[in-house]
Order: sequence, then C-alpha cells, then structure tokens
Amino acid sequence: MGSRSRLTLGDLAASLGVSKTTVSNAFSRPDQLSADLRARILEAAYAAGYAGPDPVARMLRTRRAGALGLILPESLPFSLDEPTVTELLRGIADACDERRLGLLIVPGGRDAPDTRSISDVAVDGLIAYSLPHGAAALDAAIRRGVPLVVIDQPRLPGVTTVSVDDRGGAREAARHLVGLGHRRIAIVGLPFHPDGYTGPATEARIDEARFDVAAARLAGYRDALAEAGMDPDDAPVFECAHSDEDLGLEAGRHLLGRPDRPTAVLAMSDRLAIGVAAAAREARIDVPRDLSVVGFNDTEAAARARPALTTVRQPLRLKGYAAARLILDAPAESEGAATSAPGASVSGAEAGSSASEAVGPAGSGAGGPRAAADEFDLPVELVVRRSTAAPRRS
Amino acid sequence: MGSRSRLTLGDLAASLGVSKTTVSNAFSRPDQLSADLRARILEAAYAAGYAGPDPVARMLRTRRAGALGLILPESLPFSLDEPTVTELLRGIADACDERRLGLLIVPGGRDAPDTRSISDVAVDGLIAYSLPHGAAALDAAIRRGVPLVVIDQPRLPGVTTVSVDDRGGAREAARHLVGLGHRRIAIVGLPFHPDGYTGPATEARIDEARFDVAAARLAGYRDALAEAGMDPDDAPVFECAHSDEDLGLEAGRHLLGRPDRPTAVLAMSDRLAIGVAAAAREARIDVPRDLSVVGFNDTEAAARARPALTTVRQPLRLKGYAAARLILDAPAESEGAATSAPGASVSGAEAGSSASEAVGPAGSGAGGPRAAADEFDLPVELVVRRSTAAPRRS
DNA sequence: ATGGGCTTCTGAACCGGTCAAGTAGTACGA
DNA sequence: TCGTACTACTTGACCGGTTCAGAAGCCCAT
Repeated sequence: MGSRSRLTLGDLAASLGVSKTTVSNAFSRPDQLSADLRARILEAAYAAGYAGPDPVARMLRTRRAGALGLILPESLPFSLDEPTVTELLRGIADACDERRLGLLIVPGGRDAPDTRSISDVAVDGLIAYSLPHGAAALDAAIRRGVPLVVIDQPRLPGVTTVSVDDRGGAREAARHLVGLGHRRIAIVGLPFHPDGYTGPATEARIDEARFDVAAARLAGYRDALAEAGMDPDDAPVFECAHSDEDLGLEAGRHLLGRPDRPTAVLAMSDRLAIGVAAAAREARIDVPRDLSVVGFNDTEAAARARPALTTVRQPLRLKGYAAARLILDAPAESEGAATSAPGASVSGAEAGSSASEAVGPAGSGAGGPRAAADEFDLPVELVVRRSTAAPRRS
Repeated sequence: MGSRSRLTLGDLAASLGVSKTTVSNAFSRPDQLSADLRARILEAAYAAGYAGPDPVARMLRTRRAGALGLILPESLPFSLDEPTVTELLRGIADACDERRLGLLIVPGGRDAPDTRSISDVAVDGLIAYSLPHGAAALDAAIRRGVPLVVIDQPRLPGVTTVSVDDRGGAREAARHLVGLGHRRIAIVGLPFHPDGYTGPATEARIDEARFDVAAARLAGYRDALAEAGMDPDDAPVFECAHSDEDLGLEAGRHLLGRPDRPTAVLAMSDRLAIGVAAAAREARIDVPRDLSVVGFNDTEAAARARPALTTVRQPLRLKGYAAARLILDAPAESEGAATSAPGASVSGAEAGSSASEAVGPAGSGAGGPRAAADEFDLPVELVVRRSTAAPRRS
C-alpha cells in the first residue's frame, strides 16, 4: 500500500535487499545468479504482482522493439478483403513467428501528409507495401532510420526493394493472347494514381503513374503488343480505383460495349478479371469462345473461377517472407549456423553472397561490402487455364 | 561526423544552443515556442537527418505505446483464413484507426507455456480472442497490468469480457429445427480442447471443455432439445479441431454414415456447415429435403452457399470494435464532447453510465465508481435461409 | 602463502526523451 | 510604479530498465 505507482524492478530489489542488476538478471539472464536467489526473486515478484521488466524501458536500453512494422496502402479493414495483401501478411507473419517478433500494423491514411504514426511506432524494421510513388509515408519510413524494405514499389537508391517481375509476367500474358491470334485486346488496370479514379486511363495518367505495379504491368502488356507489330497505344486501358470484382464488372461493361469489341481482355488482377468475366456473362458473351480473359496474381479465386482463369502466378507469400527476412537479416547476425529458417529459404534472397543480384538502375554504390543487395525480383509464371482461347474467325 | 551513435534530441539542442525541452516542444507542442524558433529547429533537424523524437524514449516517459495488442488463438497465417477472425480484426482496426493507434499482433503459440512475447510487447492494452480456459497466455495478459479485454472466453473476475449470446443463439437454432419436426439431430462442434482432436466428442471432453464458445453453443443446442422432451445426450456430437470445410466434410461423412442417420445437423460454424453440406452432396442426400443444416456466425459464405445457409448471425465486426473501445475508454478520458466515434457507437457498450449492463457472476465489487462494467453480451439473431426444412415422413 | 580463475553480486552510468516548476522578459491596467 | 498576466525558454528530476567494470568470496594448483 502507500505509493500508488506501479511496482518497479528497483522496488523489488530494495524490498529483497539485492541490487537492481540482480533482479534484472533473474528475469533476463538466469545464468548470472544462483538458482536459489533467482527462485527467491521470482517468487517475490510473483507474490508482489510484478509481471517482469517493463518492456518499454527494456527497449529503450537494448534498442530492440521486438516487432516489425507494416505500412499498407489502404486501411486494414479494406486490405483484409484483398487476397494479395492477406497472402503477403501470411508470409510476413511466417518470418515474424520464426523469430517470435510481433507484427505491428501502422495506422493512418497512406497517402496522407500526416506521418506521425510512422515516426511514433516502436519497431525494429519497416515493410512498406505498394505505396504510391512520392508518398509522404515513404519519406517518413526512410528517415525513420530503421531497416526498411519496400514491396512492389519503384526502386529508390539505398532502399531494399522486393518485387516480382511484373513486366515480364504481363508480357507473357499478352504474348499468350497474341499467340492465340488476338488482335483486339483491351486492358483493365489497377490504379495508376491514389485518387480513386475509375474510368478510361488517359495517357497523362499513365505517364505520371504513381503506382509501380500498374505501370510495370502495363508496360509488359505493351511490350508484347509492340513485338507483334501492333500499336500498343491502340489497346484501350480502363483504370479501376481498386482491385475488386465490382469495378472489374464496370470495366467489362464499358469495354464490351464498345463498337469494336475486344476479343480479349488483360486484367491486372484476378478480381478484376473475374469482374470482367461477369460482365461478359451479363452480355451473353461466352468466355473463352467469344472473349478471352487473363488475370494476374493467381490467387485462390482464379483456380476456382468458372471458367478457371488463365493468370500470372506470383509468389505472394514468399514475397512477404522475403521482405521480412531481409529486414531481420539486415543488421548484425553473424550468419553463423543456418538454423534460422526451417524449411523455406528465400530463393535467391539470402542476404550477402551474391551481390550480383542487385540490378538497381542507379548503380547503388561502389559494390563494396554494402551489407545486402538491395533489389530482389521474384519470378512469375503464366498459368494457362480455361479462360483463354483463340478468337473466332470474324 | 565523429560520433557514430545516432543523433539525439540533446545533440540537436546543443548544436542549436537551446534546451532539450525546447527542441522537444518543437516536435510535440508547437504552441510552447515561437513559430520562428520552431521553424529553425525543424529545419536543422531535417538537415541533420533527425527524424523526430525516439518513440521508445517517448513511450517510456509518457507511458503510452500508441498501439493495441491482439492475442489470437492461432498463428496469423492460419487465422487469416478464418472469416470470424478477419471480421473481428476489421472491427478492432476500425477503433484503432479512429484513434490512430497501431495494431500489434502478438506472436507465439497461444496455448504454449512461453509467454514472454506477451510481457515483452509495448502496448496500451491487450485484446485476447478465444483463448482456451487456463491458457498461460491469459494469465500473462492479466498480470501484464495493461487494460485487458477478452473476447469469447469464460468470464473471469475483474476481466472485461465481450461475447455474444452464444448459448441463446444456439438455442434458437436448435429450436428452429425442433420446430420443423426434427428429432434425430446431430451436432458438429468447434473444438472443446486445443489438442487438435477431431472425432466423436466424449462426455469427458465436453465436461472439461476449455473453449467457451464450443461449450456455450453446445449448451444452447441441448437446452432446446431438452425443452422438446428429448434427451440432449442422445444427439451425437462430432468435434472438429478447427473450423474449416474439410473437417466439416469429415464430420458429415461420419454422421451421415451412421445407421440412424440424422435428419438435421447443427454445426457450430458456417464453414463446418458447408463441409457437412458437401458430405451430403457426396452421399446424394439432398439439402434441405433429406437433411437440414444450420451454421453459425453468418459469415459471407453462408449467404453465398448453395443452398443458402440457415445460420445464427453474430455481430463480429462490432465485437472487435466494442472490445477495442472498451480498452481505449477504460483509463482516463473525461468523456467530454462525444466527438470520438464518427458514425458507429457501440450499442450498449458506451462505457460509464449504465453500469446496470454488468451481469458478472461474481458481483464485481461493491458497485462503486468501478470504471466500466465488465461484461458485454452482444445479441445474436437466427437467420433462416434455404438449408433447413421439415424432415420427410419416414 | 600466493595468485589465477570462477561464480555471484553491486554501483553508477546510460538509453533518449518528457514534465513540473521556475526564470526572464514584455505588456497591460490601475 | 507596482502588481498581474502572459509568452518564451531553461533546469533538473524522472520514466524503468540494462550494461560495464569491478568487488567480494571461494576453490584449487603452485
């Protein structure tokens, strides 16, 4: 009784007649004191209702927070609908669980100017996912000083980046259609800008795209169209503010209503593709006989769709895992016994050794012992299912 | 140059010839210094690459972590499959976003003896979801000293609890079947114990159930059976280790293969119910003509199922929101202008006022100004769809 | 006896901020 | 001319641990 303030390690030490250090050791370094005394201390602590050293005080001294921070492009309630995000989360959580680290989802509007939440959070590292180019949050994350890995964002000098070969995957997807004989191909895009716009994408919006994924995939599509001798700019692009079935439906209605109806649609996500297929069904256009549809990501829904969706598979979970591992392996870690990752091993992403992995545009430094390579592109793979076929003779 | 250590607020102050306090104020209390000086400080900070006060040091002094901790019954990769968890997460995130708080997912096996992760995490409050009775994690959470709210767990004296009326909902579900004329009713249960067991539930497992939800729902089912003059113990109970379609399928196969095939199944979750329906389809048993199936939770899948699932709706998102609000409103907060919650308002869960809401078994204290009531039961509602019908005359 | 090596425990500095109280300096009203 | 009030800034304690460099005691070989 008496003092109303919480019990501290010091109080406990005093009441036991030992030093703070010893009590501290009882909790954190059992080998530094006799088993006897330790038992006595723990017992007294328990009896007094002392739950152990204050985590924040400990963090301050040890400089470790025991958690990774994750910055998402949308608020969590929204993001949980997005299979790409949940898969990514699983991958990150895999890595966190291995190390018994917490996963802290950083609050706040992502393209908002207020970045307090990012500088105010106690984490050992930050992962930023699919932030728009130039986002204030990204700046704050960089300045924050903790190890940072960005996923699906434009390369920034000095910032470790994890992505997949979006452009290559998109190119494969488009080549697939071109190879089947399609010449009237429309594109349904992920957002180029974080402004909520849905509608035909103007060339200006595309040129100044702030979302890397949309830009890269579009570039890949156009690569293939150009290869085939077509004018890439002829393919109409319908931009959707989010990746969801409803907007895909809207895009599909728009594109299928055009006079020179496309014979194939390249959608930048499975959800959009599924929406497009729904629009086709609505208009009694058969997929794939009268319309081929290609998605992206190869989420579960793609295989379940009817017809099953041709799409581009990307290793989403691995992407999350790799990002987390890159942060966790970044600082010290003498690379000793490789007992860390049971099972999975980030393909080509094991830090160190092959700095040849770095393909950064602006050659990132003089190749010296720069801790880790700073760009990792995971492979993608075209998965051909039943939603694509040769166009009918017209 | 020189010192290799990170720049601190003190360094900055020294280099500017002002006091630490003033620099601190420049960041955290703009009104405490002249705009001029503030601008100069911020500029110098920016130039020096100082990202703002160290969050951990700040936390130590202010005793606020800016984050809520969430303890889940399973690891995150697993939990993300579970619609009940994601809905709950949304609700919690809603509340966190309102207050710009982070959401920290606490790592570690939930029924594991190692609770370090819980005492080592920097949070302003903890939410524990559906932990088994007697879990070490729960103990640790209680001892931790921060505000704690448990969801879907047995009432514990002094611990704020948020649940829904599981028993009442289950009772309604069973009454519905009884009312339709069913007499041979089987039950497919959520786990009673965290031991991974799947199979017929022995009476011993049920009596010592460690998961409150399963126990409460079973009790509700049995209430209704008893009301109808049936022996509640006659209804076979098949326990599933997790709530998923595959185990529901397994349960269905088991129950439908019995000599005295049930005419109806009460499943403790929609996913289990959907699995049971799949088993029926497999055995060419028509739902609802030859078998009625009732789920629980009313997740999205229930409405989408074919036939659409009769189920018990519970406000999952609200449950999460309410839990978070109870934590956030727990300590100070002078209840001034109610500008806090835009839109939503926890029905019956606004702290303060009606302490009559408290129905705790062990009268929680002498009714004095005990900050908040400590039990909140949200309502549930039976939703009748197409998966239930009267049994055929046999 | 002497001294090295161990185990066990202590004292004071430190982690990087925030807070309450206090000191100047200036303005205002009587 | 003084008291009051307010603004702009400073001082020193404090948040609750951990860490590093010893000190004290003990065992054992030399």
